[in-house]
Amino acid sequence: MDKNALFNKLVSFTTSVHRVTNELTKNAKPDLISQVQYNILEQIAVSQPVTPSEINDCQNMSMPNTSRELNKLNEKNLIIKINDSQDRRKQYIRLSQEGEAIMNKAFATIESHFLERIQGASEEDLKEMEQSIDILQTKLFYPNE
Amino acid sequence: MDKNALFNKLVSFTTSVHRVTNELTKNAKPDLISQVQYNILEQIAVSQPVTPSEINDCQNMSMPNTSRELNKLNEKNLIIKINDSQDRRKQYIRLSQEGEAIMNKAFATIESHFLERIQGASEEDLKEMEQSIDILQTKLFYPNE
DNA sequence: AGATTTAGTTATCAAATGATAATTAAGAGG
DNA sequence: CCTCTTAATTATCATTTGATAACTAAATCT
Repeated sequence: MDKNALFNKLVSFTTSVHRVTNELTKNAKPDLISQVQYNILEQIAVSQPVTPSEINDCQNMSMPNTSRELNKLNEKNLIIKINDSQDRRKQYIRLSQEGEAIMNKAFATIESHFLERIQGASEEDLKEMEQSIDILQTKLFYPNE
Repeated sequence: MDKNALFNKLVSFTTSVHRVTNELTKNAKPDLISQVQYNILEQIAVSQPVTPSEINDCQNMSMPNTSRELNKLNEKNLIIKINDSQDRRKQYIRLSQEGEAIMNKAFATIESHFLERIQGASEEDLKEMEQSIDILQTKLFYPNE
C-alpha cells in the first residue's frame, strides 16, 4: 500500500480534527483560565491522576512552565496535588471538585455542539464512526510506550 | 445508538490525536517561526489559497492578530499575498517558494516519524486506517459550511 | 557513603499572544 | 447617494508563554 498517500490523508485529517475541535470547543473554555491551562485541565480530566512529568510530555512544555501553570490552577482551586507515598518526589494531579464542575460544564457545551454536528447522521453512520474511531485509536493514535 | 458514549469516545480520541500530532511534529517546526505561525503555515500548505478571514476562523484568532502574524510571515518571505480581482477587499494567501521549501522539509520530518509509528502495521491494518480516516473525515470532521 | 539521576520548584527575562479600539477601503442594500 | 456591512490594517497594552539557570529533595546506582 502507498504509505505516502496515507500520510497525505493523515495530514489533512489531523488538520480537520484540529479545526473541528476548535469549533466544538468554542465558548467552552471558561474565561478565568488560559488556553494552555484549559488544555492541561482537559488532559487531567481525561486521564487523571496524572503526574506533572506526563503533562509536560503530552503538552510539549518544559517542567518549569508546567510547574508554574499547575500552581496557577492550584491557586484557582481547580486541581489538587497528591504526593506519592512510595516515591516522594512524585505527585499525582487530580481535578478538585470545582475543577470537575468546570470541566463537566465545558464538556456539556462541547457535547451539545457535537450533537448538532452529527444531527443528520443515521444509525449506520454512527456505528461506522464508532468503529473508525476504535480502529484509528488502537492502530495509529495509540500511546507511545 | 448511544450518542453519549460516542461523544466520550470522541473526547479521548481527539486527545490522542493531539498528543500523537505533537509527537509527530516534534522537531519539525523550524526555529525561525513561532508555533502559531507554524500552525498558520500548515493551514496554508494544506488548503491554499486561503483568505485571512479563513485563517482566523480556523485558528480561533482575531483579525488583528491574524493580520500581524501574516505580516511577520510575509517579512520572512514565507508567504505571498494576492489581491482578489473581483472583491478588492479580499486577499488570497499562498506559500512562497521559500515557504513551500520550509513546509516540505517539515512534512518530511513528520512523515518519517509517521512511518516509524506505523512500521509494525500490516497491509490489512493500513487499509483499515485509510478507510477509517475517510469515514471520519466525511461524516464527522467535514467542513462546517 | 558518595555520585548521579529523577521529579519538581523558583526566579527571571525576552518574546509571543490576546484583546481592544480606531481606521481604511471596498461592497451591498435601500 | 447614503448607510451598513465586510475585509483587513495599525497601534497599543496587559498577559501568557517559552526558555534558561540555579536549586531542593528524594531515589538510585556503584
